[in-house]
Amino acid sequence: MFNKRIKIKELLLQPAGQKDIVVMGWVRTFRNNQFIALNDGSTNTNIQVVAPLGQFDDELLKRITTSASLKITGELVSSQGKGQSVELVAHTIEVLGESDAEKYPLQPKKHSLEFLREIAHLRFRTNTFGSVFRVRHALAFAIHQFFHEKGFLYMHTPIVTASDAEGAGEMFRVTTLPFDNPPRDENGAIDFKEDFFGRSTNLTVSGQLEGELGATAFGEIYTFGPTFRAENSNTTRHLAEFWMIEPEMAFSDLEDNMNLAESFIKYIIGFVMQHNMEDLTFLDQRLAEEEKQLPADKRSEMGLIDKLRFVLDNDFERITYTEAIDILLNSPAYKKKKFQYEVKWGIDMQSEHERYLVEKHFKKPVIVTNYPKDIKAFYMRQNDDGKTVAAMDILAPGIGEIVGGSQREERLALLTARMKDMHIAEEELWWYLDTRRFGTVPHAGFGLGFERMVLFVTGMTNIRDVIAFPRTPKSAEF
RNA sequence: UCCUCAGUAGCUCAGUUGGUUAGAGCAUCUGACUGUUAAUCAGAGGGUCACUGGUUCAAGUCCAGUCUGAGGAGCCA
Repeated sequence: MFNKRIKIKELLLQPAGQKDIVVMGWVRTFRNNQFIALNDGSTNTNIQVVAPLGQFDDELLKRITTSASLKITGELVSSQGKGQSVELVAHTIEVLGESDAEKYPLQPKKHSLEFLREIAHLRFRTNTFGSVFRVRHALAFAIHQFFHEKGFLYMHTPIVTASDAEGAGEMFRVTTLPFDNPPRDENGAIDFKEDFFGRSTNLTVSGQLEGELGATAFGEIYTFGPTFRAENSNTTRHLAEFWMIEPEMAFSDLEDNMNLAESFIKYIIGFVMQHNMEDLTFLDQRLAEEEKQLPADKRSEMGLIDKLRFVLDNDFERITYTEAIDILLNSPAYKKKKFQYEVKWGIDMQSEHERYLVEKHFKKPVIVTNYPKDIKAFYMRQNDDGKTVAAMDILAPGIGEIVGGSQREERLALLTARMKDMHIAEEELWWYLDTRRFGTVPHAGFGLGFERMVLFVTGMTNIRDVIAFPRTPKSAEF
């Protein structure tokens, strides 16, 4: 067996004096022809490997360059240097893979995030991306653990779908038809009956409708999978391919939904605070450094860890859409005409409005409920006032909308009437409507954009830096 | 998709009213030193100034278009 190594994260916790230690990793720096900072991705802290002078020949030492991969055997001893408590005195050094220093793009210096995005295949070897992706992993794990503990069933909804009824955004078409000469019907339109699935199909924009089918049998389900939007969005908050979490609960109303979302967000943040404090501390310092470059009024009031702790310790503010509009209308910003867009009941709130509520007025996450029905999706449950639906959005500081959800319309007559208003064909969604025909129940759910959550927790500011290989307009390298 | 800004060495950037052979720091290489923490010191190499076209005696610099990137907006998660 080749691998009997100890991971560096674990090794650093061991007492000095142990012999025959095996570590493997990649060289971060090689100082003074003697000191190798070795990293294996288990933690940002490197193990200092000491190659005593005269014990290794120059030919070998020359091959120890930045990002060369090494297998070291040696003895763990107390360090004579100040930067670390223990270090590994090497008995053998094996270069597993060389790294040509003239060609290797990552240098022992600070790089811009824009540059690192161009070498996304190597950026995991930096401290920032090491921390970001370990936190991302921890969040994903915590999500499964949260729902599992609550008895939710993890449901895999399809990636390829024929339904476009949700209207969540532009879709990527999935087809095997030839581009140059596709089959045509008698009207000259492309004949999708000839396509692979015998119909027009797309990549999913949401697993919600299928999720509701699961919830109305299992009670509680959640999905956690990739989602695709072909919107030409060029922002720090949008991806063409992103991961979404969509829980759906039978026998639940809007308040149950809000309670679930809030406890969910707190749980996964708490999990990361408990398990990834070293990475969070690094990211906290990174953010503080970054913000030193900004003018004083653009800096965050709280550091990253303080912000996360604050979210954990405080209830989210819960207001209705109508109250939100009132707050905006009575705000100093409105009176001073600071808003670019009009504020009145019925508008779809703009980023500037949401930012004001979250960052200026409440200074914490805000749940806005009961939006006007005309600006929301067909499946949301109509309230008794005839004007609003039982929707809820959670707005987070610095990110904006992080959760969108609602109680679903379970009353068949009301649902079909709404579909008719919005020109959605019933035949297309016969299977969805069946849940309302056979044992319908009050139910609710929400969608949470995973990368936006990772942004919030890591303090990163561009969504392209929290997914391994971002897909955005004009960009699908790697 | 719209608005704004940017593209000069491997990276981060400077480059004046258009004017001789385009610079710096870091990185890399060579040498020195050897308990260093992004080691230090000395020296060297390294450029299609994003691309295409135009104006001009002369363009990194001015103009037009294209491409790419960033920030903001819209759309949304």
